[in-house]
Amino acid sequence: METAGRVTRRRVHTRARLLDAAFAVFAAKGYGRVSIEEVCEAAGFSRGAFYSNFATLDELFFALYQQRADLIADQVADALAQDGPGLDVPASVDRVTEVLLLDVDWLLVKTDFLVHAARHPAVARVLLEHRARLRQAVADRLSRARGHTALPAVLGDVDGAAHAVVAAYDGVTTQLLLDRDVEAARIWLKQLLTALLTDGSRTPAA
Amino acid sequence: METAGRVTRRRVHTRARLLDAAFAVFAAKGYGRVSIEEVCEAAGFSRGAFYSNFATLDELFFALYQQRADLIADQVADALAQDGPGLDVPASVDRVTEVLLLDVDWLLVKTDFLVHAARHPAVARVLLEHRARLRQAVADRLSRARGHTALPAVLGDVDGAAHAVVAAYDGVTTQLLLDRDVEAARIWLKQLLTALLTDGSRTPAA
DNA sequence: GGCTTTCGATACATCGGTGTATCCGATACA
DNA sequence: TGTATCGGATACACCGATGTATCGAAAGCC
Repeated sequence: METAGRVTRRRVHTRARLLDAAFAVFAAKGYGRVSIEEVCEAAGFSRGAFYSNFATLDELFFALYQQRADLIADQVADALAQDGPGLDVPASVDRVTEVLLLDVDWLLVKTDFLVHAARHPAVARVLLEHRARLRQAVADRLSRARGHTALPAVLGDVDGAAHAVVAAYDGVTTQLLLDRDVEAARIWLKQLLTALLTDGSRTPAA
Repeated sequence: METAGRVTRRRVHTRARLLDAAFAVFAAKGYGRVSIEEVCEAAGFSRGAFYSNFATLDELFFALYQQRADLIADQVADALAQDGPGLDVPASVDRVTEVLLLDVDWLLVKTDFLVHAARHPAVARVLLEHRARLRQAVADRLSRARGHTALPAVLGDVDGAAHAVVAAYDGVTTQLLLDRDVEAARIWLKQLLTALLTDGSRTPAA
């Protein structure tokens, strides 16, 4: 049962509000330009509330990332699992693309977190695991599709293809952060993914 | 002639040293966790020197990025121009890959700059232009290779292919920032690029 | 409903960074 | 070499943020 303290309801609430406020503020100003006080103010709390729930801003940031990342991961898993065993990949691509490139604010925070992780090995490990899980989900989906749709190609095995999918996503994200054109990013990501996952010989529409 | 003040030599020196120090400090701690004072200390100067050369830390960061980015851009252009008109793309890929994934510190600073630009439209525009220039160089190189090597494929025109190349680079960079494995990244980038630029039907070695 | 525990607010001491104003030494030019 | 100008150092006043210690009030438990 852990150290199941006595009170909970209030605490849970304020923690949640702090996380939400942090998301907004981080998205707007960028982690690293945000003070504890700003987060508290945005959440409508005093700094006392913060220190009661978190030891440091890093800790809050980490919690925030985990919360949101898990949420997205679930959505992606849903999108991948949605159609039956081994139906068309393009449909999956579409659905996943919708989920992944939905919220620019999240991309901003996520990139902040990447930059943060890049300088903190312990954090990096966690992020790498998240990514590995996602990649695995993609790989599973791809292997289910084998034989039904055109196989990948030059990337080696299914795992390599999954790696490529993630890389494409990251690449498109980078551009999106700069031009803020979500629709263009979606189209472009779909195009990239089909290019990667489809045999070059059977070039589609265009 | 501009407002060609009177003194220059000393000034140029200190400016350069400030930029170098800033690079080191930014790479180590991340822009946003760095104070003006830290940069000055690392450069062996007082804050007076800083304010004499730059108005704000943003300004220095911008100058730093431009300096290094231009340098890299030149190197890439060289690598692309190196072999005669329209020889093998794989060789170019190799050379460019070596140049682009050389220095993790630079990738760290560059990503910091990306994150910074993502929240400052004016800066974003400049970064987008840099990227457009690079992309154009790639496109030129690709169009020179047309007919000699296997054409791209499903990506549309040469310009689309260039876009894909940049996206692949960005994607690989993201992973590299987390695992710090430069060699793996190089290999992986080459693989991705050949997958993108080579007709799927003529799968190479593997 | 009283009692206890916990949560969050308030107040305080402190620190580090900022920006500016001023001064002195260095440097270019005659 | 003298001198006017420039570049960087020093000193100062000023926040803004941090973390802690203390207090009052809300929430759970009986």
